[in-house]
Amino acid sequence: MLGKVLVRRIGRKEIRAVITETEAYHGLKDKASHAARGKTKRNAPMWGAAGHWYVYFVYGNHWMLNLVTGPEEYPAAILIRGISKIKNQKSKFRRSASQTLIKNKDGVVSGPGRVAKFLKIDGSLSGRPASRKTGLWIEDGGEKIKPSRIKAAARVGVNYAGKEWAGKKWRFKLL
DNA sequence: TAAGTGATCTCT
DNA sequence: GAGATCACTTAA
Repeated sequence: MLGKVLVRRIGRKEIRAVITETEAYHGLKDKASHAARGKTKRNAPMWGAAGHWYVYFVYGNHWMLNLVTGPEEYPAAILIRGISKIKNQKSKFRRSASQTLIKNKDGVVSGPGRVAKFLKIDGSLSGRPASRKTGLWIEDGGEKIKPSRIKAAARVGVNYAGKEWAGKKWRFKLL
């Protein structure tokens, strides 16, 4: 997902942003994953088909945006932790040709709570497919990402999961 | 480093 | 219905 373009449609407006940071939550055994404590109404989308959103609310403040991955009935999802804005192209340009990354500091949205807030995402998207129809989807950025540009680190805020799972370097950042 | 914040889940 | 928990952010 790193380097892909996340697109959010709000009314007539489309916001485009490159995904720059993610975290993986993988299977029932991953103690840091919501799935480890069994299927509930909230986390049910994790067991669903890949390509659907899983959105939930934490700490009384923040919506977290995840994309469900993996086969059906296997709970896995990717948390989107950071994006970098792209200038909106004029409609006369072709989408693929006119995207330019905003490289200055203002173009960076860092932290999953901020990402959701910036894109005006809430729980109503949870369980819905990533598609133009739902107003939130992913497009190919047209850029090949070399593995050397990806930095792996331990996931954030999951110390409760114990050393084995909190220590997994499943946080990925595009450099 | 700590507090705020409220949905969700577990236990009565 | 009460109590605990929490994939975070912000201000000190």
